Amino acid sequence: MTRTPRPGTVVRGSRTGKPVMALLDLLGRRWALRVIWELRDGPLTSRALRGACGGISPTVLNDRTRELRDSGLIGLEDDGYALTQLGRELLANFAPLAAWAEKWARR
Amino acid sequence: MTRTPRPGTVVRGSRTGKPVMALLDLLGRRWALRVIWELRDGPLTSRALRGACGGISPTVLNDRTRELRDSGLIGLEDDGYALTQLGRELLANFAPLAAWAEKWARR
DNA sequence: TCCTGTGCTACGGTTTTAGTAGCATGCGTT
DNA sequence: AACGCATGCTACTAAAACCGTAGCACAGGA
Repeated sequence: MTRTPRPGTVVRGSRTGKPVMALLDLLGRRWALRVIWELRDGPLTSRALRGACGGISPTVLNDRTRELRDSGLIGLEDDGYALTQLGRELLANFAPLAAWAEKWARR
Repeated sequence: MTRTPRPGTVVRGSRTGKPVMALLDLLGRRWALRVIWELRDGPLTSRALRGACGGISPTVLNDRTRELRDSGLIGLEDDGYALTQLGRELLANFAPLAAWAEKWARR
């Protein structure tokens, strides 16, 4: 179990404390981007999220959800895991990703 | 050494072949996002890139650069590693990330 | 009470990443 | 030629992260 990267602290590959470095560490962990992506259309329960991620180990899923919760990107409500306002703003930057990937596939 | 995720093929967590899933697998590997990020201002030699990433293991750096080259996101020119046109288009989506991270740090 | 679904954990094995050292090649200088 | 130096890259061992199966503890409904 690893420490959740936080802005203003030393993270993997950077001791500057620059927020973007903490973000890149956080998002550069396996399944982190995918989890955010799968929550784009609304809340998912723990098990539904596991299914959506198609085979993720519950150990890792739990690590990621905890990190993302600690970071304020997602939250756990009555209807399951859901993006916070902050998380939705971050996802907005990734929204064009699917379109870009389609173009990428055609290269 | 792992297979480079490609659109149209089975990738980690998805057998649909959807391009965005291959992309999330590719970018979800350690240092992948960071490498792209560090190349944002221009080409870097292998060693300069290693320095920019602050302590990345050369083994992993080489794995990532190979994957990103295979994927057409970066290239190796006379002046070192550089984003391709495709890579720059992808990075454009991440450009707002630094600003978002600043806001995130203030939460 | 029994059944079901929830979030989550234990644990053993595999894969990935880390860290140090160094190789092979090319290039300019002496 | 012989040297120094920088390049991209690899070998090797150890540590960390991840996987996969099973199952726990709790809550709500029948």
